[in-house]
Order: sequence, then structure tokens, then C-alpha cells
Amino acid sequence: MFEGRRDLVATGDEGGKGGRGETGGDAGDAPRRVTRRRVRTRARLLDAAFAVFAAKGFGRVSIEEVCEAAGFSRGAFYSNFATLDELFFALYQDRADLIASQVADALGQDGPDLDVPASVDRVTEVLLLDVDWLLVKTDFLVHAARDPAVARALLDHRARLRQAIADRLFRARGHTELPAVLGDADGAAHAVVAAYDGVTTQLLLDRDVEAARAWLKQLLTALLTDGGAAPV
Amino acid sequence: MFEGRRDLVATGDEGGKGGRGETGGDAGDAPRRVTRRRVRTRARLLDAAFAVFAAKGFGRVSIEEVCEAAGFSRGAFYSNFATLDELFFALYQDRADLIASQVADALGQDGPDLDVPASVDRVTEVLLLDVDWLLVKTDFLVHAARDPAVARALLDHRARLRQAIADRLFRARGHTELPAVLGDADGAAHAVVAAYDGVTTQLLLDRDVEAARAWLKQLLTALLTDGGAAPV
DNA sequence: CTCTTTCGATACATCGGTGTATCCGATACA
DNA sequence: TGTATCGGATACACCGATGTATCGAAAGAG
Repeated sequence: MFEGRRDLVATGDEGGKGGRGETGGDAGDAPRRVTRRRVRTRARLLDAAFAVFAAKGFGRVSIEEVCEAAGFSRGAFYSNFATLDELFFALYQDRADLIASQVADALGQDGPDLDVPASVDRVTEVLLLDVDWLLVKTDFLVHAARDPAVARALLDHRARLRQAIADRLFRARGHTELPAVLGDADGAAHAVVAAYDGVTTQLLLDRDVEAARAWLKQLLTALLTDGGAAPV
Repeated sequence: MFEGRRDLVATGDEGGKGGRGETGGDAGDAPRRVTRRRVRTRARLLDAAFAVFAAKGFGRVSIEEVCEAAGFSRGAFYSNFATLDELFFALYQDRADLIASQVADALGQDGPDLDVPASVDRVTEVLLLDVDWLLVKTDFLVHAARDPAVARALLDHRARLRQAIADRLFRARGHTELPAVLGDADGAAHAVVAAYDGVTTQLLLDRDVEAARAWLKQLLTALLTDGGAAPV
């Protein structure tokens, strides 16, 4: 059913065929002169792709469109990526790492004991910052749902995020008690992610970021505290 | 940014151009001989489309593929639908209505007072019955996120579902108390849907239906009861 | 500054999908 | 059963996108 991809691990340094066919790996024998222009065009391609994907959806975007948006010709693309899937994968990796670090920051800010409302506020702010990112991310989810290799990458990323949350919650045990319903800190982290995903879905449809933020805060508060704050 | 669609309200009775160009509406003047073969082919097209969409994703499917899977030629398609988007829309409508009625059934089964665990069990069973449907549904979400008209349809459908849940919860007020954190029955229904969406996301990635069911049950229990059941 | 390597542009062949026009077998109605 | 209408198949013209081969220009190494 699934045709196994194998073009996903590429780091983007291959592609050009100007003489040899290097894979850009470390085990190779040709050092491949450290490019410089290359990284810039690659970055511009990724940025342009993000914009175009957000606007039209991955499924409706052609390689040509991405190149045009980036101000390049298709030659540049094929010199940096083998397929549009590969670019998409690279794009996701970059942005996802960025978000992950932002979330980590938001979680690490207050001291040893957890200020639930404050943390929830900060994390919510980060997670629901950019609707375009949510659009692209969901596109990527749909993509990953049909390709085990991509799915694994996405699962890994989610696991890292969840782990950061779980760590934070665990670090605050004793100071702040969690509802027992969810099990340990890990279960609670799972619940947080699920709430995030659920709110995202609604947000994609009604495009009301403020409502989504408020709603996510409320949900998280409900999940992480026993009594919860008074309803709005 | 969004090119307004207007091919979405079609009921599928138009398309054939064998003489006049009927819209199949009720206000029309030509009665259009009540077809019979037509409904069958239309249904077969929809079924085939569902299978193909689930397997490859809407974005990677061509009209030809759908027709081939259904055992028809493209002529049949263009006689029933104008575009693949239109078919997708019809497909979603059909299946979504089906699910909605199933959920309504599951909710209506017990008496006036709500047996939360039993209801949660039944609803969970229905909602996470068919992974293929979740795949297609998410594809449709991505699709809707970029087309306000489609988004409205999806929002309507979600609203109906939510309403059914809210009604059920409201009907049980007094017998069973909800946590105050979520506000009224409507807020609780919102939370139920969010939990469903969140669990769906994870399920699409790890494909573990049983884990998803268990997890959804736990989440719903945590949300709908104050104490919740003991964790697994 | 020169030279070599690499990057991206251009041109080309090709293919798959689309939409339409036309035709014949099927189907409902008298 | 005859017949008018309908539904789906077939054939055709047409893009748009893809991938590759080739070439000029930019950029690093000396």
C-alpha cells in the first residue's frame, strides 16, 4: 500500500550533478567545497515554499510555483532538492525545531515551582502564534499519515515536545498537584498535546486566533488543575 | 487569496449535457426523468473515491484514478460531477451525516439520566471506528482550511455534532454534575470535540486504534467528571 | 588576478491529466 | 414493443508540470 520513500534523509547537499554525484555525507571522499550562496538560495526556497504551502496547501503546489515565489528557476530547485516531498520534509524539520525551542524557553522561565496560569499563558502564546504554521503543520500531518518514515519523524518531534512538558510538570510535583485522572506527568503532557491539537483543528476552520487562545488556556487549566479557574 | 468556489452546492444531478443544461433543482421547468442507473454509478464513484482518497490522500489523486477504481471511464465522472473538489464535498457530506446519526444513536441509548462511562464507551466506539474515515476527514479539514465555503460546511457539521452532545449533557443536568471549569453543557461539548480531534491527530500517526480509544475514554472521563475514574 | 569548481538559468523532450465533443447502448415511459 | 431521452464510453486537442542536458556566470582557492 505504501511505497516506501527513501529520499527523506537527504540533508539537501546533494542534487547538483556538476561532475560527480555526491551524497554530501561524511563518509564520502570528495569534500565538496563549503558553499555559501547555496545556503542562501536554499533558505529562500524554503521560505518561499512555506508561504506558498500556507496559501494554497501542499497538495496544490507545484515545484514551479515555489521557484517563482522564491525568484529562482527550476534549476535552482533541482540543484538543492530531489523532490517536493523532500523540500517539505526539510521545511518541517526547520520550523518544528524552532517552535520546540521556543516552547522550551516558555517552559523554563519561572522558578522551581510551577505557576500554572503563567506557564499556560506563555505556552499558549507560542503555540498559537502563527496560523500559517498551523496550516502547514496540518498539511504535513496529512502527508505523514500516509508515509511511515515521515510519520516517525513527526512522532519524534511530538515526543520531544511532550517530554519537555512532562519534565516541567514533573519538576513541579509536590509544589503543585496534578489531577490523578491523567496518571503521571507523562499522561498530563499527553493531554496537553491533545488539547493543543484539538484547538488547532477548530482554529483552522474559524480562523479566530484569540478565541482559540482563550479556549486553549481554559482547557489546559481544566486539565492541569483539580478545581480549575472560574469559567469566563 | 481565496478564489471563491461556486461549484459546491451542486447536488450532483447536473453535469450531463445531453440536450439542455439542467441544474437539477426543484425550481427548474424540465422534470429530468427520474434516473436510476445514475444514482448507482454516483454511489460507486463516491465509494471508489473514498478508498482512493484514504489510500493516497486527496492531493495525490486524479480524476482518472477514481474512475478506474470505480470501473468507469472519465465520461461517467464528468456526467456526475464538475470537479474533483465537488465530488470530495459530496463524499464528505454523505459520510459525515452517517457518522452524525450514529453518534446521535449512541447518545440516545440510555435513559434520562446520563451514565457517563457507558456513553463515553459507546461514543468512543463510533468516533474511532474507521481510520480511513479519519484520514479522509483530516484531508477534508486541510481542504476546508483554505476555502471559506467548505469551511462553513464543515463547521456546520461540527456544530450539529456538538449540539447533540450538549443536548445530551444538558438533559442530564441535576442527575450528573459537570465540572464547573468548562462552563455550561455547551462548553463541555466543545471540550469533548476538542479531545476527539486531539486524539485523532495522534491516531493518524501511530495507527494504534485501541490505544486511541483507551486514551480518548480517559480524556473524556477526566473532562466530564470531577473526580474521574482511577487511571489505568 | 587567474583558474577551477559549483551553482543556477535555459532549452528541450515527454508525459499524465484535463475537459469537451461525439457516439452508441441502456433505460424509462407510452 | 417501440421510441425518445439519457448515461457513460471513446477519441481528440491541449496544457502544465516534470526531469534532464547543457551552458554561462559567480565564487572560492591559490
